[in-house]
Amino acid sequence: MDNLYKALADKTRRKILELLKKSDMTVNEIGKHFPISGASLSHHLDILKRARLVISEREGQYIRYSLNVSVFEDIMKNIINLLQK
Amino acid sequence: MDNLYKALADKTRRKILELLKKSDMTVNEIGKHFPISGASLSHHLDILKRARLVISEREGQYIRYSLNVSVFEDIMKNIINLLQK
DNA sequence: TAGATATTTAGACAATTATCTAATTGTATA
DNA sequence: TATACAATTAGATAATTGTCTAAATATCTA
Repeated sequence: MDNLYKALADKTRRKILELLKKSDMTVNEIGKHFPISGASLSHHLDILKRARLVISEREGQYIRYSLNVSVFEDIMKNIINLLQK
Repeated sequence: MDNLYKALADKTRRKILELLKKSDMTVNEIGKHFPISGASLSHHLDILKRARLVISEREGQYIRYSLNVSVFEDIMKNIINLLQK
């Protein structure tokens, strides 16, 4: 859970998730929406991947990222759990 | 939203929320559960307060903290929103 | 196979965050 | 009012995190 909350704690990463919910994207396509280097972007994607919030799949020369919807369920459960006695 | 996610990104703070869900507590009572100084604890409580995750109320010599349940609803909505197209 | 493009990895640096001790503020009570 | 206890604030330091450039790896195509 720690990885998950840490991954969500950054604005850029949340914006990446927002983009990916609309459609899967390659790193390059994602990068067009941010004023950061490819290396930094790659680093953010790595954090999202470790948190299992996204899935990556190579497609020839490109790597395509998509949301891993199932993990969002885990977050929701955890937040609900923060409230239940 | 940024404050909120940042507040949740720390293990100690999530544990504080876990404690408060069971019952309201004074700073001293909360502190008994953590191996950190009162000053650090106060800092964490401040972050939780700014994120509106907790509410503080002075009771004479003590300050009593409690969960602000309504904000959890906001988080849930935001997470659901990360999924909706 | 060589050159081009896509992405990641390595290593350095700057910004942010968590922690500490010491000092301060607020309240209770002897 | 003086002392004790509760909590916060100030200022310093160490750890973590986000960013960069340069180098490495993977794939495609001429």
